Amino acid sequence: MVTRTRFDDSDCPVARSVDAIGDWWSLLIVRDAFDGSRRFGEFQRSLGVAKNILTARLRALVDGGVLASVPASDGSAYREYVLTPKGKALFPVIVALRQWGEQHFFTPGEPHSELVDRRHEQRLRALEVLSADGRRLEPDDTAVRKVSTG
Amino acid sequence: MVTRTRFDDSDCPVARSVDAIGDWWSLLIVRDAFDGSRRFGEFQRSLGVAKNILTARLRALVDGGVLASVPASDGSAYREYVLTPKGKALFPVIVALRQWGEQHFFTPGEPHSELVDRRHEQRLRALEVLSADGRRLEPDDTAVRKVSTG
DNA sequence: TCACGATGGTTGCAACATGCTACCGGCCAG
DNA sequence: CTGGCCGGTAGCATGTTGCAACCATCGTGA
Repeated sequence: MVTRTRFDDSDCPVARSVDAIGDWWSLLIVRDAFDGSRRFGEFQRSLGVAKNILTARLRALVDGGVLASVPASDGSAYREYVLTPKGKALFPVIVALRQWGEQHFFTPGEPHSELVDRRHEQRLRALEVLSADGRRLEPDDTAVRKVSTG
Repeated sequence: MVTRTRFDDSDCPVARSVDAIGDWWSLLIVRDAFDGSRRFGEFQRSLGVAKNILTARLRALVDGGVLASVPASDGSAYREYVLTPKGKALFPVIVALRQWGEQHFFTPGEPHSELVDRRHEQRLRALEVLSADGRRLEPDDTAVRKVSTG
């Protein structure tokens, strides 16, 4: 269990995000949730993760407000895990990871799953980091500032 | 050490990305690298991580092509860890995590560090997932497709 | 309503990863 | 050559993960 003990003093949003979803399985669970998985068994089969680990991760994600445990949608007495708005807000994170993986871990033509626009079945545009006025920013064009009162 | 044993058969780019940088410290190391850290001691003080763990993580990131170990830039005999192009390509991932953290882990006005456009000292525009023709996409507007030969 | 397989877990234990502390060798200033 | 900093390594305690076995509930068919 991640306890945030190491980051009590951190004011870096990246650290808090990593604290919430930075372990190996959580991001893959969230990815599967985006891909439509809802049931415990679906996650378990898809990920091949041990059930006790999955139990702990799902609980942590629910506690963290990323997933919600809701009554089953098919009328059965089971429960389902669905993304909350906070969880859905992770979409750019997943897309960024996916695009990075596509670019750097596959040889051209190597088969891999792909995220497409449902309407046109076309690949997405690559994510761009933009300034407030719309210029494309490279890492060196940015800097971290301490903000005290927003 | 992450060994990729669990994802030999995976064709999901997210899984490969998570395999490369999905542990607790790696993303924070990369974040610090974007923020200008280069030396072992800088990472160590910034993160408060045990030195043996930092050693292992840096080595893994170098092996994974995210960081490169180069001769020191200040003329000393020490070495520095700098982002490779592959590492710099993680920029949208870090920005996405940062923006998610800013939105969901801080109360309004709570102090936190902030990533700004160096030129105008302004906050960045929120990342957007766009289709090939520039429409903004929500998670439900996308689907995962299996691609066999690119 | 009873059996029985599927679902959704929990528990115990072994293996592994992490964190802390101590230590160590190379650099560098005096 | 001495002491302090930098960049590690080594040993050991502790925490986390993975595996397998077990268990309670659900759902279906008879």
